Amino acid sequence: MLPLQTLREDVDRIAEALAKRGLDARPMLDEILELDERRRSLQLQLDNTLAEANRLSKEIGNLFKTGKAAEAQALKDESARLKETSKTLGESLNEAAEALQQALYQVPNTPHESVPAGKDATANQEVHRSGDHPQLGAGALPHWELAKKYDLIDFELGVKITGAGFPVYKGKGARLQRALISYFLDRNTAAGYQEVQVPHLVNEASGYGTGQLPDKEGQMYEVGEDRLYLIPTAEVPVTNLFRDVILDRAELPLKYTAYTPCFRREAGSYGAHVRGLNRLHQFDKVEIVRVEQPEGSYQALDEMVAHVQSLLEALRLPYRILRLCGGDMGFTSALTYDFEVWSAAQERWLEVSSVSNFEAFQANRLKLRYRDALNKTQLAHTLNGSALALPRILAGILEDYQDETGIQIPEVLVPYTGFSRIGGGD
RNA sequence: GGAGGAAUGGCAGAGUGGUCGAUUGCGGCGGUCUUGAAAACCGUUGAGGGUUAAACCUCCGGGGGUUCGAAUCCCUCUUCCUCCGCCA
Repeated sequence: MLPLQTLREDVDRIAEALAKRGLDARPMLDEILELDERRRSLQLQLDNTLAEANRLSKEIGNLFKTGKAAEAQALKDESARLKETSKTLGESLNEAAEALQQALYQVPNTPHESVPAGKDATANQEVHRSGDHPQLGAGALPHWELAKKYDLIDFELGVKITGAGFPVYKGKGARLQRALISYFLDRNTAAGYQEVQVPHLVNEASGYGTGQLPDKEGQMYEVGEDRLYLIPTAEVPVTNLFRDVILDRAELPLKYTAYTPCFRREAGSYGAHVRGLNRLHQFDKVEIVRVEQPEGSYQALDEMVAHVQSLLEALRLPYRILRLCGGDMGFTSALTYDFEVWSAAQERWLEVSSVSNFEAFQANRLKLRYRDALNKTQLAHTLNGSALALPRILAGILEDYQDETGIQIPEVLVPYTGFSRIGGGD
């Protein structure tokens, strides 16, 4: 949610920035300003009414104390009338405030100046591409075939237990996955991110805090009975750690990393592109989250990008980095870099990380503030990124590291897996 | 699951119908003193709305109610604590 303050001060710039998302926000923004105007005018009327009522109450109290109960009665009547007025005003005010809130929820974050305009993925900018692409011989297999051949992942078994998109990892497949989680957590920790373990179900307030609600409830699994949601990403519980918090400047930046499973309904996406590990309802991800002062948030974003890049370099997977265009960016983001790994057997790019700066958009909903140099409370900036999402990394490793007789394990993972090869041909 | 108790400012902890956004202590910040620091003393110190600035309004876990007036009384929800039961 955009801070109302900046909206009041800078509508033109905001409308202009939102145009990059292919959105004509002007009517929406004008309506918000009108609702805000209305809200404030009602607030003023209510405040004045309450002030008068407060004054009367004190007077009545004094009259009673000095034994002039008779005089008090007239004031009581007046007070009752004010109460009626304030009740009506209060209702109107609530309506106006609610309408304003709803309207504000509809406005996505303003893209950063470096974000290219565009309405879909074709307008994304490739900002980096790694050098080496493995050349696979004829007979190279996609990862779902490899998973079957070496008995690493059983998709059908998952269908039996739960449904499509809930794979069962087995043997070296399971071990490789655990190795990746440990490796990522260790690297993130070494880079100064504190490891946390967080709940995998969150309440409604948390969903609103990071912006999954009210717009994207369809994406989350809901546990109806208790009004809880299975997390679609660790971003939700980790960022909400700081909901309703006022931090000291000295505490910033905050850097956290968490491994969690992620649950996504992914309604309506079926077909060849979702085969195997390409798109799942449950998958594992290691996330990094930062809370920053506004001045430092873009440098932080750069650091996160460099860090994720170093993970992919270490795994020696071919990758590229995209700067997402306005239309392809998430609702809450101001600037997003996507990382994609080249899947040699499928001959396509697979998204393995998304690193974003949300500026004050989430912080505004979260009421995540800090005291600036003048000791004034200000909204902090939040950022997060995957470091990394597991399934497609696993897919990339299986496909890109395969040879005729098996799959080589990336060197940095061997201490974690305890084996250096899947299949034969040592 | 059953029975009791509790929720107040960064923390501790007063406050059971009126001038209480709230006594006090600790902590924080500023100052006096000091070569410097500590101690002592003085001052200051919640959040949001609103205003050029003020005035003013709201907030004592959340929501609702009683009353001219609620931190204080009533209802309800949530959370925590104690005891009992159950349990990895």
